[in-house]
Amino acid sequence: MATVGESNPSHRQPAAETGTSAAPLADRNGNRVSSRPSNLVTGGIPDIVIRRLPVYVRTLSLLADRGVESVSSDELARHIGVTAAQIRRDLSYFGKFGKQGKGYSTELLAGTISRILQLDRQWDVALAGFGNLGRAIAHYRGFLPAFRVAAIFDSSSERSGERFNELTVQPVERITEIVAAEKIRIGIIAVRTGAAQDVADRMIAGGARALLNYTTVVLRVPANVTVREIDPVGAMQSMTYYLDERDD
Amino acid sequence: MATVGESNPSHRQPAAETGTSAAPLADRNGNRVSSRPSNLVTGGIPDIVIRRLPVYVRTLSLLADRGVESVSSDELARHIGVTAAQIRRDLSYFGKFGKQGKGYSTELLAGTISRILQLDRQWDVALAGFGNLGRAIAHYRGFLPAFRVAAIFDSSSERSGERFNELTVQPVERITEIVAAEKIRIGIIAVRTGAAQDVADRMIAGGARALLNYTTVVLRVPANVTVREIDPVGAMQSMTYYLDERDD
DNA sequence: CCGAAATCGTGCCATATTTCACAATTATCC
DNA sequence: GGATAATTGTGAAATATGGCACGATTTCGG
Repeated sequence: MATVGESNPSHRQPAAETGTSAAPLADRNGNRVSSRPSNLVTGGIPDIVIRRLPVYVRTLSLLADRGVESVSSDELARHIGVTAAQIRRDLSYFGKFGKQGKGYSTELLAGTISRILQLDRQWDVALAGFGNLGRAIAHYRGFLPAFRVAAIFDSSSERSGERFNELTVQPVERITEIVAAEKIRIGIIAVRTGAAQDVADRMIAGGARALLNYTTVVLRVPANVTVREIDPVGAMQSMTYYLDERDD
Repeated sequence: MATVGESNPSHRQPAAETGTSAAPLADRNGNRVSSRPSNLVTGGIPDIVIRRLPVYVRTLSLLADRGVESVSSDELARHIGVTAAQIRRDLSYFGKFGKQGKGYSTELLAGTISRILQLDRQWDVALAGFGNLGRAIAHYRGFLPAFRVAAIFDSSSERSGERFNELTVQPVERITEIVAAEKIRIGIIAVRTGAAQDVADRMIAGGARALLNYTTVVLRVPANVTVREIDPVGAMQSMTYYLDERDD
């Protein structure tokens, strides 16, 4: 569980190396922390826009499943809880998908954004940590079908060796090797805080470039690695600020 | 598990009713969505600053426990992964806590921010949903000691009646009643998406003013209720955008 | 007790993000 | 078929957020 923050969506841009800026400082930053020029430097699309896309896909798919064929930015905005202008602006970063006087085709747009996010394929994921949280994540169906746990690691010698579906829990020492061998690009970190950085380093060494961090550790990662934080406790702790004695 | 978003940190201001603005529109927005003028309208402190405070507390407490008595904004910044200027600015919203030439007292500042966040007391929390996720949350120790699950609800008749510690899982129909009776201000929503809005409404009717939402539903809540989203799937889905064919 | 070094708090500027508002285009209805 | 209504995409303006840079203080080492 947790709040999400981000980190390093600074890179991207397989080609088009916009600026000549070497971005020497940017070590690991992270949204939960700073907020490096994810767009200017990158010349790319603001990360905040990217983070909204999954919600668009979800909502559009839902509407499509309900049989709604097209939707205006205004109606979509009401569903999602944002302004119509924001939706139009966000989409405009990627092209023109709407039809004046009509709106957007739910199915078409959902598919297009899915492709933009590269959700039109399945991603293998490495899960580190097979305690309560790790197990819960492994069993969780919500990541499917785009994400599939392809390898599980745990430092405890009792747990490594344990089976989960067709997988055997492996010792953390094998992370780099296995992540590399299976060409895994995504890691989920659900270990105790003390082991988080080590596990992250091993995953990155093996080729992982996206990490979902369930720990409260501020991970230090190179600029080409994206990190998102899941921090329910922090989310909770920040909400109490707004609670006053009695109601209003 | 999930990414965190926010919603409605627009209110606040027990006293000091800054503007006369009635903020008539602001219905439920939410950061995952829009980002209403959480500071101007409220005259208060930017929500983004509030969301960073838990990280400050965590880090300062850690340092204090290690025996570090004082820390400069620069050093703290390195630990957290933000700029020193941001830390100084964030803190300046609440007062002057540093000592020139020296820095901040770790223990003192940790305590001060804790009090600002109202973490110097225990909050009762209502948990809705006692499936896999709900159970994991109930067992999770990370929320302690500031938060304590004081009531658990589930719509399934098999599950309601079940015991957890000294609690009995109650049917969702009793949410409003029990939340009100126990003066619970915080709710955790871990039910299936179809039941989320109903559960939220019941909690709010009972007096809850802060909701941690583990579902992907965009909750509609009045302006005096804060919502934070936990959305690991969305976080994951947005990271794949940055993954390119081969490495860089 | 003094000068150099450290460090805060903050005015002011730079960037980023959101929103307005409107021309352009398409749909709809009679 | 033409007038009216709906709706997009986007320039420009408004807000919000972040960070530089420096005066003011305080510490520190003789």
